[in-house]
Amino acid sequence: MAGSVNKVILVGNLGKDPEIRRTQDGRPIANLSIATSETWRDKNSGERKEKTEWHRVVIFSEPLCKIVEQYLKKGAKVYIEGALQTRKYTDQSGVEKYSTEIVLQGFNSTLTMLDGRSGGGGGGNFGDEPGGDFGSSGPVSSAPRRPVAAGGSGRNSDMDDDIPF
Amino acid sequence: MAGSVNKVILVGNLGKDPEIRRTQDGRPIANLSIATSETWRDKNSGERKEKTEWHRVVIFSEPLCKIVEQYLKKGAKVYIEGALQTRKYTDQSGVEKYSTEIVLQGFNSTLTMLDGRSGGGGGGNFGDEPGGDFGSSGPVSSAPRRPVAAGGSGRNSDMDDDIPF
Amino acid sequence: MAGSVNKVILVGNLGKDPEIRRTQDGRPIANLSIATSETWRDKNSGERKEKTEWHRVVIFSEPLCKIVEQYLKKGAKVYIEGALQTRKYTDQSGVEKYSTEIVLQGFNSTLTMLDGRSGGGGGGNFGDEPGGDFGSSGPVSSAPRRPVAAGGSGRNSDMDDDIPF
Amino acid sequence: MAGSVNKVILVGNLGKDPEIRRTQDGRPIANLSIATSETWRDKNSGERKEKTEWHRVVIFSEPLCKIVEQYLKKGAKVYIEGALQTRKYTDQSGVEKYSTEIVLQGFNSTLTMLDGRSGGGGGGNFGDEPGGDFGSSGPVSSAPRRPVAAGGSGRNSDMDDDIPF
DNA sequence: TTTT
DNA sequence: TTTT
Repeated sequence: MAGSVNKVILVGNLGKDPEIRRTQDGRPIANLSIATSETWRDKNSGERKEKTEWHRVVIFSEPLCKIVEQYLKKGAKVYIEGALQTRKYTDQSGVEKYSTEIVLQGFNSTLTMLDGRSGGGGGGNFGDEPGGDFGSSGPVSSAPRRPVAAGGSGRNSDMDDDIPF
Repeated sequence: MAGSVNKVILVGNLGKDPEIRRTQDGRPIANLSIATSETWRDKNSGERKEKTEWHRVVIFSEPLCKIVEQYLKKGAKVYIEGALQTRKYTDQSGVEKYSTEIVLQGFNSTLTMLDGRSGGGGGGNFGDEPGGDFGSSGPVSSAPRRPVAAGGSGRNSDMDDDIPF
Repeated sequence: MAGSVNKVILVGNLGKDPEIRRTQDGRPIANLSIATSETWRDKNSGERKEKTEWHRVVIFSEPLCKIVEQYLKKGAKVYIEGALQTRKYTDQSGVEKYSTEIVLQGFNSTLTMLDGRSGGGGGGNFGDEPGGDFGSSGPVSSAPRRPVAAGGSGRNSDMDDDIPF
Repeated sequence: MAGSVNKVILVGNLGKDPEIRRTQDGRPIANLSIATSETWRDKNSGERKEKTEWHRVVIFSEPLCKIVEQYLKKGAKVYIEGALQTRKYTDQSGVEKYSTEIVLQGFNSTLTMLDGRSGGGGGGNFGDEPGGDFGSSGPVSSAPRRPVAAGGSGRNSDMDDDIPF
């Protein structure tokens, strides 16, 4: 179908340390369990309520897996952008089940640390993307997006000046 | 948790007509089945591939349900903004299963038709939100967002002029 | 136009303390200056580069203004969801200029603190929205989105169980 | 800054045909003028109101420029994902001005056609991304995101079955 | 299993 | 003007 979008944006905390596995040909896959929660005040009782939602995140991007491995721990707060994917599987007792996951793979996937705990995901030489077999992926924040060198409209452009407001 | 975000954005097509039920106290709940798909060219074979993902959408917003009822049919293209929610249930054979749904309820939920088929979902008197028990919800597009009457900065403001580029 | 979306999502830091003004009829308007930045490694020189973008944010939502007033300070990290708006104004020397701002107003606007600094924006009795003249607005995180009481599909639903993965 | 996000999502219509220029070294740059609009009913007068917002979009991605060139015309409806950027320039009369644009460049930029007019933006050999000097970019929809071949968790996986709800 |  |  031309014209479809499948995007999930989460800001939440890791409920436990990341799990990192490798495929047979050596590519990393990271699994995160991320909590988001919402709080509200009950209209009738006036009580404060909270509801936590747990999200299964699967990362098929080599540079993002590196960041996960190096920087993320239980409790870390992250911004994540990925896509929904529902997988069918058969459990131990032979029952067919479905699991919906947020997949970070290729373009338009991002993982950004929101804790001060690390140096910014640095190190990864994104933009060079060493020919890994995974689609390249939005690195921590947006490293490989080169800044616009020339203005978008052919008019004079003094990029380095800051905007005064 | 302060500081969490749980957001899903989909652009896709209804795989079938919406299903609308009512709670015992008369509130509507709409279920949509939305397809998104991605296409890519296989690196090795060069073949064109396509993969479709199906999303279960549940709408707990009265005005959005009205729009669904009035305007949406199988095949319709929509923009949807909601939140992920995983529900546990026991199927007919007594097996516990989970279902992950995109919930449209309250703030920061939106449904916008992207077909030319309707007049814009109008009609709903959003902004008045007749005290329904559901959280009010982002209407078709953004009806109740009143335009900014005065500029954000106290400077002269000629809002009605259009911007010429 | 039926079917349009105008959405901005920022995660960044306040460059200075918020500015809060009031309209003649007493409604608050908050202005934030938010920095986002991206870093990348220059392909040729190998140098680390950084580019900061400054965003002008205008908040026309009474509950969000309260949160801004109570909790946000220079340096605070926030998640913001709003809409783009370009305003025309005439500067001191009579020159017509345009200013593009991210407006938080009404539905589908959110401000969430991402620092541990505060108690979560709590306190605000969102969902009751005391008849203010501003469109109600997504509170800190998503307070007023009441959790789904009944499952979306009429099957058994045990909402309070947690999902084990 | 580690941990920042700068994202704009628009669904709107081209106000005029795209303008495509080339840099001195031959790389394409496309400019789009996109309208979004919101409608609401005036609380007092009950009148239907509409406000249109115009967005300047600049595309620095070679494959996206190709799609723009081949498929987009005045009136086309598109989904766009990019980043905000404010540029300073000096106009003809020597006055310094600022222009805020939505830049599509590199990762986490997308352009998806929402009209039925084309076959899906296909053609572009995304995923191979012929070493152009621009950051690669999210193609029409999400072409280069290879589907997940193996499940995210090592359990049985029957990817090709569709999910029946 | 997180976080406030 | 922030942050790393």
